[in-house]
Amino acid sequence: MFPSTSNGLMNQGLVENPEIMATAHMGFNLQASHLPPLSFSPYSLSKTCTVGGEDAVSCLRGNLPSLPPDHGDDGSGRLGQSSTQRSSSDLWSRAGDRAANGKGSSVAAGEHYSNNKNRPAANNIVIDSLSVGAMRMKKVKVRRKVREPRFCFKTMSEVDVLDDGYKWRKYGQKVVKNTQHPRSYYRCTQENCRVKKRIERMAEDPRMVITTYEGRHVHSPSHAEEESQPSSEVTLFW
DNA sequence: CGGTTTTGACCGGCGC
DNA sequence: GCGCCGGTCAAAACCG
Repeated sequence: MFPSTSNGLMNQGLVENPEIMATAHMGFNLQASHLPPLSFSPYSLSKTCTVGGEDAVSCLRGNLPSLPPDHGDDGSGRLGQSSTQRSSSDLWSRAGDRAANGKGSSVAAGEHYSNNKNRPAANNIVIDSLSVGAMRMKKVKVRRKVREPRFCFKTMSEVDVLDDGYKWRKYGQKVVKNTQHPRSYYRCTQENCRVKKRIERMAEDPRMVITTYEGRHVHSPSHAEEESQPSSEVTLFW
């Protein structure tokens, strides 16, 4: 039941490396509606993008220059935690901004995310570096739990859960400060695979879905064969 | 009946 | 030290 899509390309910590993030302030837009293969199937990509100088497409295809496999962000803060380091454009800062007021912790009721059954209707994927940039490590002395590589992108879509070929199980939902839309937390159902993803809608533009993947799959997409693209396609799962 | 979703509680990091 | 907040847990509800 989880159609999710995009062949997991993103997951693999494409942009996770803090260094890269720091320098490659990308915020690129993928546009290539004619790019069949990239298993971003339902979407059309638009424009090219660069990640640290690399063509986005190639990046998506796995040509990203050596990204240290598991670089987690050692010692660094978690996404959106350090206000001092976040740039104003930082996605996470927007989403998780600590402005004040209320404890926003509980989950809002009524919102039904998770409908994996529907396929995204659409369009425009925007890989956002900002968010990534936000993940820069803080210079903290205390070494914290190692984080898995993360990669996030925005998608203009009516549905929240994109079909990336993997099966996901929702394990939490939470309303983050200053946002009207709750953030949903998913984990890959595959045993031994610890990949997680978060899905939320942009506060400024509810039509945009922000998906953040964390970790790398240790298996191939569950239904890659059936749903996925035409041959030549790169079955990306890194 | 097994797997998934919902949702309140809990945990731990961080800023003040 | 305390409170805030994001992330996770887990029991109950739900669904096919």
